[in-house]
Amino acid sequence: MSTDDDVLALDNQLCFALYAANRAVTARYRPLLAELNLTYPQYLVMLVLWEAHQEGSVVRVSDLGNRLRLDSGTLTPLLKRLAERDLVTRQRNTADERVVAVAPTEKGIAMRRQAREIPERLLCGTGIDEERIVALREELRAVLSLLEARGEPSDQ
Amino acid sequence: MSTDDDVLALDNQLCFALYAANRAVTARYRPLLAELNLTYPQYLVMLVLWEAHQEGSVVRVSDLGNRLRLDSGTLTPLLKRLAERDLVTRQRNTADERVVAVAPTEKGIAMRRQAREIPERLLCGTGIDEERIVALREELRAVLSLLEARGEPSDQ
DNA sequence: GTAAAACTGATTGTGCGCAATATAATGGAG
DNA sequence: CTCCATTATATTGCGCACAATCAGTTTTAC
Repeated sequence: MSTDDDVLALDNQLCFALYAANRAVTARYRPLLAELNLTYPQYLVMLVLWEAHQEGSVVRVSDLGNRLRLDSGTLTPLLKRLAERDLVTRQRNTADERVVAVAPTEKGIAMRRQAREIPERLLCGTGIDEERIVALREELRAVLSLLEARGEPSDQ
Repeated sequence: MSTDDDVLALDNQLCFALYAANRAVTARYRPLLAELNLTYPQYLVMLVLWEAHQEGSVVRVSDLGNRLRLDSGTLTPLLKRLAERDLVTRQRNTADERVVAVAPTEKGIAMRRQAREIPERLLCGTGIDEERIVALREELRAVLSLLEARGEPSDQ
């Protein structure tokens, strides 16, 4: 019918392409992460903790939130589940008791070795080459920073 | 330390770039969709229903699932919420009682006019031009189809 | 014609995301 | 020192996603 309404066609939406691709990638991670008994967001948290552990830096809950763009409503229960499984420790700062430092345990650090093979296994057999991944990743990072730069979507 | 472990650096993960960009876009939709009192997945369902309504075709729950890559565990409660608000109808097929047809109501159809301005308003002021969006969208669609082509991630 | 298999949705349970609110501690301004 | 705004995390509630299971229906095999 009215062709100007194609702006609402599902296949013309960047948002849906992002939404579907994101869930497809997450679905591909799922069986690999199941071997470690981790969910995908838990895996992302562990990536940050492993990185900080190598650098000897301390990670607070708010650091995880800033890095992963998640708030305490998501992180607190997630971290509690990881702590129950003895993968991380949550320790309240004695100097400033508002702060909770999160660190991987020995068991959590050991898991890193198993995780190292995941990125390679993930896309093998998909026919997506390294160069293409890097280009897409950088474009997504650029778009993300543009989206985050402006405070209000409607101001202007 | 060991540089080969950069494969686990958060900033080197395509998956995280996708994850973060997807949530940033969804967050930008949220205030616009709030004007229609829709969540983002509800909006995607309405897009499919509007499209089918224009073509005069019938949409079953499984059609929505195939198009949006969602299963009934997600769709059934979502559709019930839309039905409670009189935006869609859910009608079980009398010939084959396994099938449930979903269609927008008059109120649901009327909502489309308000929705039409959303895509334009969304990215205005972000400095992301049309050409770039189309290119990114097509690349995501290509990667999605590659990811969905292969059944098993691990069968080499 | 009956039994087995496949299909379509619904239900249940777990774990995110995220808004809104609460709690508690800190760091000033006076 | 006291009040108060700010900061950091926790709690609650709702709506997805998705796995697992179940209940009818229809189709297929024999």
